[in-house]
Amino acid sequence: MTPATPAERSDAVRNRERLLAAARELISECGAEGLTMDRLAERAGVGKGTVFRRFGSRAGLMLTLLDDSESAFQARFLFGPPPLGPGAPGRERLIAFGSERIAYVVEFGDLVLAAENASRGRFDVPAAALWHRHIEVLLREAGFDSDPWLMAGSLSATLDPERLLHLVRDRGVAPERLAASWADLVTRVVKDA
Amino acid sequence: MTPATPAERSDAVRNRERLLAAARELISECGAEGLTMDRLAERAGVGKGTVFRRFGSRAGLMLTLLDDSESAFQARFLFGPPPLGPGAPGRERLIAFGSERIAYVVEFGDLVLAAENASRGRFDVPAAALWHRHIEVLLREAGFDSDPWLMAGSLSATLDPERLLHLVRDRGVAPERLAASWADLVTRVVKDA
DNA sequence: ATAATAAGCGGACCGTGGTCCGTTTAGTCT
DNA sequence: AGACTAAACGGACCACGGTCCGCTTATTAT
Repeated sequence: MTPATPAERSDAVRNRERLLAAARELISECGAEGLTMDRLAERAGVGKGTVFRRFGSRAGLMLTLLDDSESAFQARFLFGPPPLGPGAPGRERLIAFGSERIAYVVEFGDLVLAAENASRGRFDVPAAALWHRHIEVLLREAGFDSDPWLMAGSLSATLDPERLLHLVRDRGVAPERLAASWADLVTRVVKDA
Repeated sequence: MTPATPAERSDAVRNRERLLAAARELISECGAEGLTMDRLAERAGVGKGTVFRRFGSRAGLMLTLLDDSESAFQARFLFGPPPLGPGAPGRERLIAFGSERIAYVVEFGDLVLAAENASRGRFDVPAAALWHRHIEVLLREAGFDSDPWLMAGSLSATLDPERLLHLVRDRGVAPERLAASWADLVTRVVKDA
């Protein structure tokens, strides 16, 4: 039987691991801004073309680096315990989603930022589509009926990493305050109907 | 008497005008994406250094290009007739502000987009600070009392040009629908208190 | 073992925004 | 008019993300 994905060549696997290791090294040494594709290639002992073949772009690399934590986050709000996961009312889950997302963005700051500049639009990143859909579903569940899709987009925009990090880092706003404002916003949006 | 700004040299003035003219030409020929700093310099018959001396960056140039329409917009919501200008209740003015801003972004699409990438943060652009403050004031006027500053920021985020243009251009969402959703959002946020 | 083949590889190359610094020149002072 | 000076100029230069294409190599079939 031939697998749908025709099996990855062993050198490719090896190089991918080298690259990811080198990337994490570089980031812990110089921060995410300090990671350039040339340096990464050099550090990993690999040609530059290989880097792009693996990850497509710098943003793609960052996405890969975030993949584990992103999956964990998704698992928590899709299947985890309430109030983030299923079991709590929509409104509570929305509020919890916001604070968790804020915490996530603050924790992985530069990485998230660097992952944002996906070549054609940051809205087509699968993860973003998932959050959007999640918010939309919760809005409906909370009884929000007028254009929930667009409203979900507006609420998402509110959680834009660049904005959140600007507030936290350059303006000294505490994450808890952001979470409180998000909760306030959600409460008002969802209030009676 | 010596003016505070020690008077601009005549060649500088001449070059600025050449550059702006060339920029508008280039944009009308190739669109905003087609305007590169090298091409602009060449077209204007000027060194590249001069371009950067004048405008600081590509974003700065775009900002300059938008300056007239931006000022006009500001004048309208600061001093113009209601419901956009003073005279109408806060809630109405907020709603009007949103639709006008949406229309503005749709009209000047690429230019606005290109102006967004100001070197350090798009939040320090003076114009952005003004909109933010304007929204904050209107929120307060409409009786919104819990952290109006942060809420103003959240509402602003909702009007992010990249998002708006993505919806309109790539998703075929009508500007009127965006305006309606904004009105809905504002109404709920401001509702009783 | 050998040959065939497609995946993988590397690094020269490109266009871009942005910087630097030696040279030119407009405006002023005598 | 001539000299002086600070502003303005120009374009070589840099770092970066991304592309391209001829060469290498792991894998599979014989």
